Amino acid sequence: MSKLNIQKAALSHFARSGYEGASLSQIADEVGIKKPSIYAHYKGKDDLFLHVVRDVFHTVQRRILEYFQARNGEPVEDILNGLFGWIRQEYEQDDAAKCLLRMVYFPPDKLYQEIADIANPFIDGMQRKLISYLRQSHQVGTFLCTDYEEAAVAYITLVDGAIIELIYGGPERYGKRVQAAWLIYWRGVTSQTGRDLTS
Amino acid sequence: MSKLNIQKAALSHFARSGYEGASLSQIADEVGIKKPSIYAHYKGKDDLFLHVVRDVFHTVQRRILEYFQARNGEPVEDILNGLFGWIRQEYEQDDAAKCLLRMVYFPPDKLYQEIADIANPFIDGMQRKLISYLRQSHQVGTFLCTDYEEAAVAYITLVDGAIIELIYGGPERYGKRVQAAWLIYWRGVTSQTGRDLTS
DNA sequence: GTCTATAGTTGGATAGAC
DNA sequence: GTCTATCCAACTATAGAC
Repeated sequence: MSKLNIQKAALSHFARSGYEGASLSQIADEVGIKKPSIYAHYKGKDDLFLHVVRDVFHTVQRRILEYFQARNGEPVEDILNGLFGWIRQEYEQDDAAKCLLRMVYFPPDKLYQEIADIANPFIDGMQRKLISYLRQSHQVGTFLCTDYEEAAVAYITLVDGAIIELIYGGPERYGKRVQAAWLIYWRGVTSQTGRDLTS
Repeated sequence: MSKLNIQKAALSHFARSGYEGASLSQIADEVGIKKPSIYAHYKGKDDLFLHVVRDVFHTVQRRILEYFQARNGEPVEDILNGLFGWIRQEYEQDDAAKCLLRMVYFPPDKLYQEIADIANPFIDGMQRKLISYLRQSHQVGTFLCTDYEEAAVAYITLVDGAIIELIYGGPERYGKRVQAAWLIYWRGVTSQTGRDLTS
């Protein structure tokens, strides 16, 4: 019972302050217990941290797949474009996404390898899922581009760049960035290839 | 003399470990002095940190402008696309870019406002410069898209998304991502607008 | 499982000799 | 300017009573 509360409080602190910035005292305070009680559930700070990180990656992965399943059958354009709005909601609602990003981009020195072993399969899996999704959509005629991997990689780049603005600039700037980037991306993906309009 | 060495060592540590993760002892060790000697040059950790951050932003800004000036006159496509290669070199060479990103995306709690006051003018300035550059290029016929702000914002999104992969995935994955994202971006920017190719 | 008490370490910061 | 010595606060972690 307390174990789950500890993990939730820890997530919030790790997401906001990072591994080094978070302290077990503050986490215990938020749960309403004393610091040594944490050691009845976790071996130490590292153990608690890695439990949180693993849970965060599993949660985010599950939620993304749920999004795609929930909107299955809709046009690819709506689903891919709609994901940006979904991301904003997720990011504002809980700390899992923020924590995940922080761990992926700036993991604590001493746990770099452990986190990489968690993050790499997550990222590769997401990219594979997206490519196979685009290929499947192309077969049913809802997606024009034929180079799925290129379209998928470019899309993920868009998502990453947008999230960066969500973290730093906030929801409003995020919205403007998404609008501009998506419009050009979709135009680039749906235009006929082989044309060379460069001056 | 020592002041500059301290700042260089501090930059390296802040870039790798962040504000909380870096310690004055380690910084002093790298310089070859004792910890209290730092206080002869800086008021404390915060003071040293903010000096490093300010220097990092000024340096990066200056170097970006130098890049655009050095390639002035070349086609927009080459300059914008070439910036990705330039970024990779910069990022590998020194820690300034990495430190800058870390501070923008995950600033330390207690110095959030101070860092925002440094980062916001930098980002806004870069965006304004890019927009005016695209407008100027359009007048000389080297750039097709007429919505400069849209093209600029989308381009910056691309850069951010690519840098994320540079931090995490390394140069090889960065290269693949840039290739895919740039191709689609440039196609989207140079295609005629108004066409609706969505299924 | 949770507590009090405390060990042991490290952090930032200061005083004062040289 | 740099050092030694030191202070104080905060941290992780453990021992042992209940």
